[in-house]
Amino acid sequence: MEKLLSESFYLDEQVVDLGEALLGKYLCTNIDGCYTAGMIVETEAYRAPDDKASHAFDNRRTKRTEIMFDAGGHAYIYLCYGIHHLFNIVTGPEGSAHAILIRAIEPAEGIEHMLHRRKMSKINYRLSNGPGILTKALGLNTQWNGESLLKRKNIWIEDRNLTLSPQDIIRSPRVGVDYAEESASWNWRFRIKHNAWCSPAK
DNA sequence: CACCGGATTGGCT
DNA sequence: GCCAATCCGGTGT
Repeated sequence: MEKLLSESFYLDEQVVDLGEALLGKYLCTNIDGCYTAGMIVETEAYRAPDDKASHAFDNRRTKRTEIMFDAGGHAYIYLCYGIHHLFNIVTGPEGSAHAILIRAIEPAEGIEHMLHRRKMSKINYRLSNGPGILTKALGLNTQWNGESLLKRKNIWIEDRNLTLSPQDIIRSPRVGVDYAEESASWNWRFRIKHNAWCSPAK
């Protein structure tokens, strides 16, 4: 059974717990007439206002971070290094700026569309094992920033009744946030143990 | 309005 | 393993 995640799931204030809870869920898109889906195998939590790695640290409200202050269940997509589009899930009630970065997915459906978008001919881990390339495989870019995830329209998340136990999850520091001082050491990166589709970063 | 640097990737040495 | 690619957000003048 594929159950669409409802708003109550995203409104949870505990973004770090949600980062773990999203492992094993399915990120689905229907973009340009192409249906694609993959299992979330790696995430990172970002929590304003105390997290120095968050774009919304100290509750900075700018044009870019505004969507993070909206209610949970929206997409936050931004351009990184001028090249890559990174997809986040906004969580928490309106006014709190929490988000979860999706860092890797295991392809499940619409693999032919993913291969085409990535200009690849055969499926392997490079199809979607990083935050900047899974968005390309799924057709996501900044055009979809702010999109609601609460309907099976363009972007949504499904619970397919996969249950993970705590020992199935690896917790470690987040990637690429060395500048974030004490926040850099927090174990807010989550991966499914033994899953071959996780990102290569340390 | 100029400058700095980034929640990354892939190609080349 | 190193490093260029490529652009814009955030900050300070």
